[in-house]
Amino acid sequence: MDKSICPRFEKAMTILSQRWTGLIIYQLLSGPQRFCTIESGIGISGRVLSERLKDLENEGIVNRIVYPETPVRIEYSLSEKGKALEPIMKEIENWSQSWLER
Amino acid sequence: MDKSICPRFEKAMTILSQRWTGLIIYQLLSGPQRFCTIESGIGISGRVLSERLKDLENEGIVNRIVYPETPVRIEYSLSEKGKALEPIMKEIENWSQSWLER
DNA sequence: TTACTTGGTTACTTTATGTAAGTAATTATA
DNA sequence: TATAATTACTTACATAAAGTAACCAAGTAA
Repeated sequence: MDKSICPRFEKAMTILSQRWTGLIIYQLLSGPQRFCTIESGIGISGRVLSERLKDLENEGIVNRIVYPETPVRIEYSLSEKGKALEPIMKEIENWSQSWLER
Repeated sequence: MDKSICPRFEKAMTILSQRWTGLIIYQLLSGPQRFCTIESGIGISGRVLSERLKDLENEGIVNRIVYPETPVRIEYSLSEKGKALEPIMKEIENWSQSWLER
């Protein structure tokens, strides 16, 4: 009866429309970053950031690398799959510049 | 210290990362639709759809037109500002086709 | 009069998110 | 030696958002 939405598109939307996910990806587009940098960069709580990074890692969008320095350094970065989200971010940027007031 | 995120981009993200918002806009890209069509089309609850449509109307993204027929018909459609979101949806579609499994 | 339809709203439950404190590991400082 | 500092979390609890189901008003139609 109703033409249904493509499940892959729906899944992409489910990922991207989680609160903070977009901003985390946007933040990581400027390069690998550690937990506390992302946290203070976008104003997310540690509890939720931890949860989101795990989700994004499970989706294969984010990589997590541990450097056993002192104190330990853990770097989060975008995988190829994650970097491929850049055009979406660029379009959101374009739209916001054209249609939102300062 | 940390280069902060552009407030317009952040606002766009706040709008788009609300649950259901993306799917509602995607649904309306195929043309004006009434409440119950959107509702069954994306599987959102009436309570939240009502809330979202009000938000999107306030943002100037969605237009609401009442046709006093019987029973009343109310059509929701995308404004110019709303239609301008299409490139974002296309990019999400592209990404989902390239990177998500069926 | 009762029933049907649309586009909602209301009350209540469940889930998600925010807040603040706590933890483990490792080193630096008093 | 005890205390403190740092990072990357986790835990417990409070609040906000979303899901569910019942209800409502307006306007017919049977």
